[in-house]
Amino acid sequence: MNNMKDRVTIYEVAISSGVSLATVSRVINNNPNVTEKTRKKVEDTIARLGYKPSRLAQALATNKTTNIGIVIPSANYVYIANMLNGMTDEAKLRGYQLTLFVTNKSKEDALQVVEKVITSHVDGAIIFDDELDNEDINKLASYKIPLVVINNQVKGDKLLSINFDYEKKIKDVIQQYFKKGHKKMYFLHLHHSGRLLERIEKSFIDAHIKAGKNYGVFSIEDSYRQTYADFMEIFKSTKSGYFLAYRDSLAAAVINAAIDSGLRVPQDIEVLSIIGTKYVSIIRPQLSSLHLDLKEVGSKAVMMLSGLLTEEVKEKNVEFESSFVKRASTLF
Amino acid sequence: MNNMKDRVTIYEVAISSGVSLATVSRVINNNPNVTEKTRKKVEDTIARLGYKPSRLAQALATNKTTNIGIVIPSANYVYIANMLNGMTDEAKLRGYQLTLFVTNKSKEDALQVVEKVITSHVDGAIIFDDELDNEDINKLASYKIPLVVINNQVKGDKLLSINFDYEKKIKDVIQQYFKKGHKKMYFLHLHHSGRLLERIEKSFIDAHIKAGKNYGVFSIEDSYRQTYADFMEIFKSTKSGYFLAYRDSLAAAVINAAIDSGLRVPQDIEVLSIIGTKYVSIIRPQLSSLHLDLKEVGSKAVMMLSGLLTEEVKEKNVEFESSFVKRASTLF
DNA sequence: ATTTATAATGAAAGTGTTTTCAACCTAAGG
DNA sequence: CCTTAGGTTGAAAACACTTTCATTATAAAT
Repeated sequence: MNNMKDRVTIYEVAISSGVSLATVSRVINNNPNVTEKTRKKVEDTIARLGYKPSRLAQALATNKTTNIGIVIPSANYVYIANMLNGMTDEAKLRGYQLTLFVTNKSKEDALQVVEKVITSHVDGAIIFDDELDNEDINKLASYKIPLVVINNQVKGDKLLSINFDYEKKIKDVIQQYFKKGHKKMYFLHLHHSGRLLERIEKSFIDAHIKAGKNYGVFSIEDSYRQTYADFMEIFKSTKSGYFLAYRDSLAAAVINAAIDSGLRVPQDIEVLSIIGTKYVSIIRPQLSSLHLDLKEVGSKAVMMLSGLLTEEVKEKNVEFESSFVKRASTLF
Repeated sequence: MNNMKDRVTIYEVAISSGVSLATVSRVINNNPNVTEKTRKKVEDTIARLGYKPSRLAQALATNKTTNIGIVIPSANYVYIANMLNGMTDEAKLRGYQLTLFVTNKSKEDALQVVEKVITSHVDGAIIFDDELDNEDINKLASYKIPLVVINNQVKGDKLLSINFDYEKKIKDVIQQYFKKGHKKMYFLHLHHSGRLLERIEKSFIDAHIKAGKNYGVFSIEDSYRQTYADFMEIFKSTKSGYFLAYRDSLAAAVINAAIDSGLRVPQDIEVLSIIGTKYVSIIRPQLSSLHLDLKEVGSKAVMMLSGLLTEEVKEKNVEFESSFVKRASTLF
């Protein structure tokens, strides 16, 4: 099978249809200033030769790549996958490609990522990563890269931001519980969790201090196995408690450890998953969670960035509201 | 804050250090033919001016983008996220960027994706998507795009492939079960499942026919909720069976429906998850599964493609072996 | 000191587009 | 039939690099 194609260039199309480069370019870009006759002629030879414009050359000439960079800590988390899903859909709709930049939760990698984003000539970037701090993000901004920043309390005039109301909602949940519940509350603090989780934790602690209540904080690994093992140990002495866990898998570790230790959920142990994915209803008992449509967040981010790129900014900062969904892992 | 940077070009660096473009280019690319003295001089002005080469222009000049395209049905599946994770790690190691192309399980989108991959000037692409058929993939190959194809039985001389041994393993599992088990086996066939699943199903059916055994096939939605609802219905009449489910979430739907119908797992109902992710041990009873290290598959794919790009192809086709891991959802 | 080989450098062409501006053509208006 | 305005077209520069090839500088060898 030797129908290997050498890429045909705009130059060959021009020659072959007896017009200039400029005219072919106009046809490609649907510039109205072309007679129907020549347009037809050019389109025919484009079809005949199988010409496809080089996006690289176009990008160099126009300074637009139609690529947007996505900065994330890792592709491996379910909630990030959900968000990516929304992003890819919306990007496809608007004709953008997504290029991934992962920081692996390492400051060193994050610095590299900043450099890569700069040299990659993306049209803009969406950042959902705590590893990038104020300085990093402002560096990107200083290179005039349009930015949408998700859940990262940076200041900066040029950038759009999306935030979640987790802190407030956690406070609400806690207030509610103070009224009706009676168990001691625990917050599960992840190693290397990032600033979002720190803010939530602060919110948790503040609420307790303000109410003059006692609370506990567990610092745990970000792994189901380890967390499960830790809690099997913990539940030898602790026989009751309300646990706020950051993710499904951690909440599940607590639940499973509790059950395997002979404790009842939710009668003895209550668990709330702060960031719930589809697994909240698969795990038994089903997990009460703070629900947020991450897919929608993803597509919103792309929409906002797209607006920034076409100068039609409507909202500079949007806050996504999460909703508390009671399932079987909490009493109310 | 008005330290906005206009991108500085190689030209300015050349002027500012009193050398030619060519020399600056040599310095950037670590070409040894530069005296230490001039190198130092150029490097200094690069640092001073904050010059960063434009990857776009480099790409145009060298015909290499250091971008590789990843074609997937969606970013939303856990097993794909796992694989992406391996890919991003390996790509970072080798200096590649990843650009996402999603087909959304639609033939129409798949055709678009083929076009986009061609015009995007990626250095190569990794395809893990059933929606692309022989024709599509050969079209990409005909544009001289180096390809690694995962689990997609295409033929083609130039392309590397990775395959899983699911079909064989499923056959083994079934044979084993014929010897020791006694329940009727069911295969869960997903709507719009893709050819991999079809091949596995065929493998399942063949094994039964060959053994002269009876079997069942359920055609289900790819959604936990729907599958759960369906099986709540099914378990009103069916009180026993061995179910082969494609993914964790589907297996979980069967398990949960069985338990909620008062059936015992694994005594009455046995369930095997064909493609197991980390959730196999979170779900109770824990899911027996065919285990495959998808992250490793991802990094392997990038390694192979990278080899193809640097002309050091070691393996043209690699098969990943999955392993049957018995957990609590099957009797053996 | 002179030749020779070799290493360092620069000029210019090439990469595949877009875009500006001037030139051209056509049809309408006088 | 001539002018003019407007729409069509093409030449050439621009985008930011790499690479080839010829030239110059340097060091080694005679």
